[in-house]
Amino acid sequence: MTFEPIDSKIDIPKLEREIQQFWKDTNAFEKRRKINQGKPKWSFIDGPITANNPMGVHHAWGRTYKDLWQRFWSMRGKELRYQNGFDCQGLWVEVEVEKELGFETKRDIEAYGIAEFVIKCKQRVLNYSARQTEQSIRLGYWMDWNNPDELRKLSLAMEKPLEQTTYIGTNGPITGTAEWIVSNLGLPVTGGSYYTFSDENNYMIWTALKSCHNRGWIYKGEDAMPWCPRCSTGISQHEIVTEGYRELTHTSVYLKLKLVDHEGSLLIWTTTPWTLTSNVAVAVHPNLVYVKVKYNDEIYYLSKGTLNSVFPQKDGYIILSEMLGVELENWKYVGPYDHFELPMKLGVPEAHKIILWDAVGESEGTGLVHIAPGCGKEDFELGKLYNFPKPAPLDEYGVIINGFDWLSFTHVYDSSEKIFNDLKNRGLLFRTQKMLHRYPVCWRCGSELVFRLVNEWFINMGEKIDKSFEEVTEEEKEKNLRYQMMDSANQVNWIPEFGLKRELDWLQNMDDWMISKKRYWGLALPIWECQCGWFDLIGDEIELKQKTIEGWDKFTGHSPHKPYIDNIKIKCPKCGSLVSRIPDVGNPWLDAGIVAFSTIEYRRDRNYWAKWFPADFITESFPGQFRNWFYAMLAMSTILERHTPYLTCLGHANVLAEDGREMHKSWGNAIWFDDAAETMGADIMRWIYCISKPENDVLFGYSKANEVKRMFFMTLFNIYNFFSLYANLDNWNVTQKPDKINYLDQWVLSRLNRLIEKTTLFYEKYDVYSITQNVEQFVDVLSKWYVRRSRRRFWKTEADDEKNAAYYTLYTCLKNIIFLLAPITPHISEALYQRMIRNNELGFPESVHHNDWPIFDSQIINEKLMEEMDLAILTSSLGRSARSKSGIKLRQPLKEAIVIVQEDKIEKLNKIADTIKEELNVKHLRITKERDFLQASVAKPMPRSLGKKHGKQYPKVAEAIKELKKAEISKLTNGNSITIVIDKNPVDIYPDEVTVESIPIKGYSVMEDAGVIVGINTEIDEELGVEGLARDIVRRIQSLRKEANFDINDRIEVYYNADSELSEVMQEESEYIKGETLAEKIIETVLPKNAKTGEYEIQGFQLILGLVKIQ
RNA sequence: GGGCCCGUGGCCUAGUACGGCUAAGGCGUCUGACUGAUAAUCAGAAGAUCAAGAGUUCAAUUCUCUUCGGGCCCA
Repeated sequence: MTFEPIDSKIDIPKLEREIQQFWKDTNAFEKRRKINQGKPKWSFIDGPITANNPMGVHHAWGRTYKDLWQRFWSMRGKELRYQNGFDCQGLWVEVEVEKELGFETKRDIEAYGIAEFVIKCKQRVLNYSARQTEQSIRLGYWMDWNNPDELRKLSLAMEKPLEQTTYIGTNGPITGTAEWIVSNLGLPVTGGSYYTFSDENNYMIWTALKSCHNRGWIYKGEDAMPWCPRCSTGISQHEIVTEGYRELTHTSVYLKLKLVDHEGSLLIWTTTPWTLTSNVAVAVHPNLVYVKVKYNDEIYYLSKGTLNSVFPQKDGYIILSEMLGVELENWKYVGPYDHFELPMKLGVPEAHKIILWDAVGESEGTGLVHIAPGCGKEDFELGKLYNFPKPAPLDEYGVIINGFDWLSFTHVYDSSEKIFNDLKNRGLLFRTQKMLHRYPVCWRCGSELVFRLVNEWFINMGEKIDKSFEEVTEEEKEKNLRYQMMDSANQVNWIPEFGLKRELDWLQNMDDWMISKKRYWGLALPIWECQCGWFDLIGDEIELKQKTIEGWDKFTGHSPHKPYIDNIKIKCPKCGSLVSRIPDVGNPWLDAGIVAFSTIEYRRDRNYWAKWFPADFITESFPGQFRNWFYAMLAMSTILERHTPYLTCLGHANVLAEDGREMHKSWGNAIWFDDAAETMGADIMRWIYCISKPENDVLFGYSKANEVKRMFFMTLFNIYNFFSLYANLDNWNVTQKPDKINYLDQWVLSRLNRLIEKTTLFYEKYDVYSITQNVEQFVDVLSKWYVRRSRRRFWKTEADDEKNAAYYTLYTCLKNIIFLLAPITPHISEALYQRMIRNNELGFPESVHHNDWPIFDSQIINEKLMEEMDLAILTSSLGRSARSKSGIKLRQPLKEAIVIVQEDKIEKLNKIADTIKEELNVKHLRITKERDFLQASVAKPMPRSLGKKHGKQYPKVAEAIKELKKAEISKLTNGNSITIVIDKNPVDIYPDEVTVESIPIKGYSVMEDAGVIVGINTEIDEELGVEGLARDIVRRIQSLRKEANFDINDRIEVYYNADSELSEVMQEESEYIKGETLAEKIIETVLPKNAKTGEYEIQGFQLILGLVKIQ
């Protein structure tokens, strides 16, 4: 039996690759699954990762969490599903495929063919899911992974989607058309990751939407929406808010609108000149002050507060009069483009007037706000209120439509200059001004968004009721999804806690959920809309087939995606016409939101579903997810079951570079996942994430990795290597159980069991930060106290029970640390497990991950013992400080240390006196409560008790206590109360109301902390001097042994020449020196030729040494 | 404009739910020690008016308010 050491220059990535090979060779994952089959479940549902690019280091954070809790619960004996998810549909994939194919607009896609384009999207998803699978495996993430090569083969097979092919899934081979296999990935039959493009996922969404429709929650709405002219699609509220803004410079324009019944012009301002084509009204704030000014012989109206920004030169104008906004109401004016055909047709010129609006401000513009109901959200709302016409000038590509004269067929991006010139020519231009502002852009392609009047489909979220959540009645909730979702949100254990507030805040405020998108690759919204206005939703493939009256032959054999699904026609029950599906696809968050149903057989096997629903745990990066995945999951589940789909939701923050900035390729601070894994190692990466609090951003990088490696892992490896070095030397094995263990062993085992207890609890509470904190602390104290204090026991030549106890104890500690770490650092734990446990102890399974979770033994936890040892550690540390302060090195033995403590600690210290003596290298230890040995005493008040008791008098009481004399202090330290006089009133002071501190006396070096005082007698007499020299000599011999590369148990002969003082020491202390250095003889003579020699100076004396190994 | 989170030595973080003695740890810097775990270990020092101001209190890093700064979310 051997305990194979770990190379101190360890290459962690290499070690991890070896471990992964080992897992693969031994089917370690499959075996773990099998062990837990049929046991109680622990349900995890994976938030799908977008399979559109390689994964980054930021994904590794969440995936570390996902893996570690699955591993933990698995070791706790729970059955798990281990299903990863890929998010497949939506604009993000389309945009990348468009880039691949060099497309500019939607027209290119139409020309290329939608069927072919959709295949390209599926292929891209398959390829990147293969790539991400490989990367996840490299992270050590145990899931029911598809074979990446099979996924790539399937992607290739999609070149001919209707040909038969065979795919090897995780449950064995499947044969069918490529299209069919792809549509059924992730089902129980095929196994492996779920794909949101699967038929099951799509039809499940149909079912959920149908359920909404049955309650009347689906409607078509007209609204002015942010629109991307490049992608030719609306951008929903969910998408625009964070990612969607950029600082951009635009030319804004001030222009004049001639008044009809009054002299002069209104001065208005806009940053989007194209909207002037559709101006209908001008809004003013009723309570703002407006002015009529004369400037360059013209009359203008604007608000008083904007004068300085409109006239930056601050003069040249004369204020003729002032008025409130409300006085301007209903004034008529002439619009800038009333002569264009379309506005004229819609009756825009007749509609122009000034309206009142509370939202008008003066921070920019003129205080007169140009309103175009077809070109802005608030404008649209106002338009509805006043029943204005709503000209909408843009088509889906952002081109100005027919009916706008010379502006027609101009792209919105090219329209500004033309409009400025025209306004100038017609004398309407006041001036233009460049300005920098936050402007919404498309979160996918970066194009500037415009507002378009469009028809989109929505889920009605329910009225925002004007009362607190608690006051909303059950009847009100019944027809209100918003409040039902709040109920669901309240069922969740949110970590961090503020997650609930965030989610409720979003639910409180969000508008109806826009679910349609005018694109190609995505969920086919199951809405069939007749020209007569009737529409219906189809709930699944069975209903689809039932209602189809035309086009089934062209659809069958294909997934329910565009273009094939669009062949299906149904009959309108109202007018009898043939009805087509709306051309729109669905919002991708529907896809991810349904997985708590689609992936666990809601439609096929309700018992299976009930077993795994709701998920015990989900975790994702929280920025964005309160309005995205967390939200979409809650929405779908509330619609279908009126219950939360997850019980605990752990959110984590962002990964930043070490410089505290976001990682950006162009800033040179980005780290790619593959590089990180192969440079620092996956386990180091995982540890970095696990020592961070989830709610804080992580600063991720290589110097952090080095710190983590050195501070934690090297310490752990060093402890193990220390153990293996001696255990191998002694041929120690685990069957050699000691009859009894000593005080130090008992202490460390008590600490160990406390660690197991706490760690288990923190795992159960999903608090990984506290887990790593506690483990790090334990490893530290194990190294710095237990191993250091026990070293001599391992060095002993003869094997005895004392030594056995040390091996046994250290082995037990290491073994349990390995188990506790296994979920977090699966590779390193496995490496240690194989070297230490699997090789040497019978009855342990093949992999560390096949073990049960360790159970702590409360019998072994000994509070008193731990307190005693804490005291010893503290006392030793103070003693070393005191020595260090006096400048006497630790190697020099000293006569005495005095420890002063309160009476109750004396007994504890007596038990550990030997330890402290050794630590401090002193001959005697005096433990006492009498301060006079070291110090003069001073009493100090304890504010916690005295403050409450005496209130305002406290400062005076405190002052009096500080003045107390020795006799009174010793009364107190002996446990008696005293009486002092404050303002002529007697006040009783009790012993527990003061602490007594002290000032050192001469001849001692003193340190004090937490009620313990340690003093070191700094006097060195001759005898001590000799001992000190002897220890110096021993140290020189030891280092020379090392230089000579002698084995630690080689016996030697020592030859030397030295000054007489040292020579004396050599003789006097020869027994001690021999014992320490394994020397048989010590001889003062000429050094033999074969000796390893060294020259030293010790305290000013010369010493020449020569060592010879005895063969 | 509203909501949420945050501001602690040069840098990164803990502590703050329940106010109380000298504000804890790591990195970095400097000094010293140790030497049979050694490209390891230990000890010590310097370095923080706990963002600023006000309030409550005998007492505020901690509670309240205001301001400033950063982040997130929503208008």
